[in-house]
Amino acid sequence: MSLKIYNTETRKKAEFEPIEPGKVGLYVCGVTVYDYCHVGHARVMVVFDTVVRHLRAQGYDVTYVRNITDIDDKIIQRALENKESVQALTERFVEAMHEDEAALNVLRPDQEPRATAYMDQIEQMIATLIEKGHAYAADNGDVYFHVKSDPDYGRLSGKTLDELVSGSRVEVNSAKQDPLDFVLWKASKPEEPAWPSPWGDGRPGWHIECSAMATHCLGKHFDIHGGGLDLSFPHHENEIAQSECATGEHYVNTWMHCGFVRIDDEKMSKSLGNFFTIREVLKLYHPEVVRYFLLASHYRSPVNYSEETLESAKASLDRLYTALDTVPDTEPESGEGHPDNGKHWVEAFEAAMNDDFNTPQALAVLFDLSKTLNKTPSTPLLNCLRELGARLGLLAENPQAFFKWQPQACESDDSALDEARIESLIEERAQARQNKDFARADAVRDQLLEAGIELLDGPEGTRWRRV
RNA sequence: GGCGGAAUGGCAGAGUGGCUAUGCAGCGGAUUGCAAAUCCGUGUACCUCGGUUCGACUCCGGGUUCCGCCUCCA
Repeated sequence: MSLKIYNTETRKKAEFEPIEPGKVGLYVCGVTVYDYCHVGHARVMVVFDTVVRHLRAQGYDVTYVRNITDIDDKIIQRALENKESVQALTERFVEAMHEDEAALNVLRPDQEPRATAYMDQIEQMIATLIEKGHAYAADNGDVYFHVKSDPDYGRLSGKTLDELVSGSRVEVNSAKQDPLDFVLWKASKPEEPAWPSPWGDGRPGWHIECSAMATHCLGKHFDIHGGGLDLSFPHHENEIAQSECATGEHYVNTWMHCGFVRIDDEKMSKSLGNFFTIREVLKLYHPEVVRYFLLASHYRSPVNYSEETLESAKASLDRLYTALDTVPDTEPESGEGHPDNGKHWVEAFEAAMNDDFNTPQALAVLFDLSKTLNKTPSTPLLNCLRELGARLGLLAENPQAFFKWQPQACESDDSALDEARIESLIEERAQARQNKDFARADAVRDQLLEAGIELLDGPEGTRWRRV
């Protein structure tokens, strides 16, 4: 089955054809580590994790590279504010990022190159650009890329040089030969972290690190480059310019950008200050609920973060887990299964994912499968649901554990009931029911419901879940 | 100002030139001691105005509104 991917550069979906058959080189722009990751970062992590899972399920040998920007102006400034070293700061937030993505069931990339470990490659690329007449060292010690030396500039964002020139927001910097030029190497001030270079001590500009790391890890020409939509211009545009001018080769075949997470219909971003960190959100919602929320919309569409949309994600996931709970884990085989053991759903699922990673459609297949499973419980179908869920990084929990999960904030709440207390009340109710004391039984049900516990009487006894 | 994207039922959210998306919520029924869950059935949807077409929510054009990028941002 063929995979189609929307390419930001052509603004069209196109058949994906790997450069080397069976292999995929994927580079995704990671985070600048000076603060905790927010839900917008989570989206990039989850989306590309899901992309990688699907590519691998389709048999591709994927090399997934996601960089870490561990040197830049904001990092320096934050370290200064915190009175800690740049290295201590970045280590702290790299570790936090790894915790966050592990919580979201995001598999680690194959390589996580850091800018500070690539100074040689960066320097080499800048030197090549100067040599080829695409860059110049300015009087102030900075090195700039000369945008007008690249006739192809603007290909990704669809901007022309003229449009950019007339843009009112292009900053004028006296050291630049042209206002459009962007910095490749930034001269350091006395107290700032610095690396030696032929152009003086300094640090790399933001864009060049990705060009250096991506071409080093995946080659001068690779399959897919991704990131948040806000990186398409200028970051990715500049990456293309630098890379292609330096290597003389086509840089990337397919550009993938995921849409923004919004709050109140406004982009969630650090500069607006309207962001929730992943760890804040995970105090309120089960990690799979957050992951489901991010996959319930197509990756290119905006998603609105709100209590309502997260609660809705939870309700949907409840349904899938309910279906997953139709056959007890302990039973090795049960039910007559389905004639094709789930092949029909696997095909529908893959068709959805092959259409530009249409996760909402893929989830619809899971609901369809769940309905069948609810009607005719069977172990093979249950395994199929689990397997397809796993391809989205979902349904990894034991259903009972999922239903009993409660927000961290409630754990310390005295009014919340602990599991032992719940079990004992259920036992009390069971006794009352046996004695036909339904008034008492219902009183217990109401009491538990008030505490957010819902009871489900089944053939094997009473189960409970938090609502 | 320039460029790009989007407008789908109560909410979220796919998709298609004529055929049920899906989930939640609602309504009716089955089931249940009562419930929940589950199953069956069910309703008002495709921003607006034109055009193409036997037929458009789906294609084309105008309009309106919203969002994003053009500066750091995932």
